[in-house]
Amino acid sequence: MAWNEIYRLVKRIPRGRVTTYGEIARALRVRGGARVVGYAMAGCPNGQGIPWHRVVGAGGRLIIREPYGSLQRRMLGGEGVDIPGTRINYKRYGWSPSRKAPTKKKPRRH
DNA sequence: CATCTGACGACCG
DNA sequence: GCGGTCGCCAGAT
Repeated sequence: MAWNEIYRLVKRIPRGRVTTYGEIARALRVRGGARVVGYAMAGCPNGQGIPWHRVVGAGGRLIIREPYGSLQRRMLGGEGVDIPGTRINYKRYGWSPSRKAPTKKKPRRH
């Protein structure tokens, strides 16, 4: 499991929606689960258009600490995501990958 | 090699 | 709903 796959999936998150570390871990079958996904996000390169702020904890909880925590809030708010407290309405803004990471392989045409 | 830590998550009291 | 514990794995020391 390369972190590249994780970043690629994160890039597919629609604007104004969010997903969780766990969802990503399950969709990509990441060994180590959500923890490693979070680890990957923590080291995600900047300036590559990776919407890391759209990745939240299970149930839509905001878990990133300062200084990125407030930044994430601001970014999501700018996309129209309402954040009452320390939590996002995941039922409303949640987005499920529901598909594995786009493989570079040629699509098998049967 | 031993330990600790962390942008997680499920459980439990 | 909140805080503590444990399992998980990759890096750092």
